[in-house]
Amino acid sequence: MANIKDIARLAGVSVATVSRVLNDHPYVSEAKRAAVQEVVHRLNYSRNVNAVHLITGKTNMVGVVIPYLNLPYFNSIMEGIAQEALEANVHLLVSQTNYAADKETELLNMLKIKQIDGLLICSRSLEWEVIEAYSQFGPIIACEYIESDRISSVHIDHYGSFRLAMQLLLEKGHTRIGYCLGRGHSFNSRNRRRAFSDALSSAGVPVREEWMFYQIYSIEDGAEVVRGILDMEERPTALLVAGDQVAAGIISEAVKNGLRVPEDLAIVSFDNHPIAQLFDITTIDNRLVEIGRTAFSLLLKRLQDPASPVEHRELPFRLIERATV
Amino acid sequence: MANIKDIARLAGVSVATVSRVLNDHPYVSEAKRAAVQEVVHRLNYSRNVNAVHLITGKTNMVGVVIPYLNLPYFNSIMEGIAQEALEANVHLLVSQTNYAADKETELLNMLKIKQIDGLLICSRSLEWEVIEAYSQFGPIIACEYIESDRISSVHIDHYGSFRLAMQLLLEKGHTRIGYCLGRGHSFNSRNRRRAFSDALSSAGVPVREEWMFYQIYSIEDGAEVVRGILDMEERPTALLVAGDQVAAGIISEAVKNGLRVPEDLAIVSFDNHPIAQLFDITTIDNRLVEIGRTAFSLLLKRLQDPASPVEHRELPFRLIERATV
DNA sequence: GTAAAGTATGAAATGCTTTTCACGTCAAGT
DNA sequence: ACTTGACGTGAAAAGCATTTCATACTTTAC
Repeated sequence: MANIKDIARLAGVSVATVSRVLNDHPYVSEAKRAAVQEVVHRLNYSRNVNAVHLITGKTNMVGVVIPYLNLPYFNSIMEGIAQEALEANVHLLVSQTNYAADKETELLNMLKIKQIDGLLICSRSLEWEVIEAYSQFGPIIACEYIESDRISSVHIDHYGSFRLAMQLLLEKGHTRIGYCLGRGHSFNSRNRRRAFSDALSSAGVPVREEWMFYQIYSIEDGAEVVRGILDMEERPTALLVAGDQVAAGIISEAVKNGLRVPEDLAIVSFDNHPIAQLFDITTIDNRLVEIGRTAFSLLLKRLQDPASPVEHRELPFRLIERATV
Repeated sequence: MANIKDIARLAGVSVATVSRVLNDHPYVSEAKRAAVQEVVHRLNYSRNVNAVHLITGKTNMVGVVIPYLNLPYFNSIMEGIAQEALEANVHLLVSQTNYAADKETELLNMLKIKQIDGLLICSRSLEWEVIEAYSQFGPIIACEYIESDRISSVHIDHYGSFRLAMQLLLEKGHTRIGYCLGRGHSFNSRNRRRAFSDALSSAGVPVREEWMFYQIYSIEDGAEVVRGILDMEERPTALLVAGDQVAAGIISEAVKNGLRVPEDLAIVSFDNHPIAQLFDITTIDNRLVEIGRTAFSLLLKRLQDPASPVEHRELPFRLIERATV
């Protein structure tokens, strides 16, 4: 494969001039520019990007830390990121981590060694303090709430959205309320849990641990929850469900077992995924695609102007009332 | 940031020796190995991968050409790819193309200039002849049927699976059958269309163009199809639907409009996505995750041994009979 | 008419690691 | 005792494009 030196020789100019032509620098005469372009075209020359990366220390690639590509929650965020990346012509190095800390560390390290220019973290298991230490090597954007003067973030107020959902259920007279979450110990989960118990205690209702389900991700997990509930002496009359897909699984299994929704079991879920419309689920739209888009644009801004300030954006959520409450 | 030269100086050895230690080459004395490792550790040194890429011409990254990350069909394939990549410790440069040819060309070019070591193509709009020309630069794997001695492929027999679905419907006495596809002109679509008309003509039934729907991707598109059918004088009694999600949209809208499934409208769909179980949809399992996994492993094999032969694997599909036929 | 600013160009340094080649030592084999 | 082969090590080349610096020629400005 030809290199820039070959081009220079054939076009009768120096490598510096070839580089200028390649990078659209001014200060190249029309004659030489044309000569270089002719040779480039004739030899079907392509720049060796690896060399460019080496010398510039930039790769035009950003890393994406994402636990699961196939969960609707993350898939929606990823969709937003991909849309913006396509637009901005930035490549995405996607790492499905399954929440493995070493995979996260690996991407962080790629930032350090400048294999990627920036990092988007959809969710993580490493502590923020650990991650923050890497922000000296390039911009990092989080898709969850974080107090940091070094990492930008986009988030929705999970506490507020859970409170809103609770308010809706309490207003309808429900007091026997449970919930289904994914991870029990993430920052978001703790917030949601807090919103849940705050709402209950302000209504003077005690929290019932047996109605709180964790590690609930899939349709099948949702069905499992219903089977669990059916076996209980005292059943909850309403459920907050993190994720429309899980909610769909719950509703489907509930109906199969003769429970009426919402009369016997009311459901509020989150994300407003297309499936929620299909099942006519009352849900809180978490604007996930928008979160992805915003995260990417925040990253792009910091990439283009490293001096630009760290930002924390909160996106508004909204309640979509349908038929499950 | 320290470089290999610094390490060499501090450890009192040559850069070559440092490189050997870093790459686990034999022929380094224990004393020097230890000295180098001590300095590496003390300086928290990391290799500059961009330099490694430049000199080795390898990047340990493979490109993934994928039209839409958020369609279940592609999402499932991607899931399989991501699983294997995680395992093999290979990075994925994912490009959501929206079927834009220039995005595909871009990845192909990245292969040429060795920014990626190989390429996985989930679906494409470029002609295979064009793509084939790039196979000289690195292994390319296709997730669809292709006759080529340069590009490996994994596929399921879409003709066969469509025939099987048709057979099922014909056996049940249906003759007024329509279908819903995504793209109308892709290779897979043409095959499916051929299976469809072959099946009809062998049953002596004419093809009805007005029952053939294209560009049907989403739940909402499915609902649209149903509204179209409701307006028809003569309605189909059965539908083949490429994609469980679309089928779910169809069923949901059909039921809303008083059509009974399967009595008034029978449905066979494809992919066996979790949503199919939820809606009790009769579907043909296309083993998409498996396709992704196989595609990746085929790529890995060719990466590790460039001399290994081009392979074409066909994965078996299977019918999952549920309640919509 | 002369200083200052703008335009144009190439040589050489830079970024960093891997690999080849050449050379030296030591142990095993004959 | 002498050849082989294995082991260890470092100098230097290779991989390729960008950028700085120095230089020289043109314009513009006053």
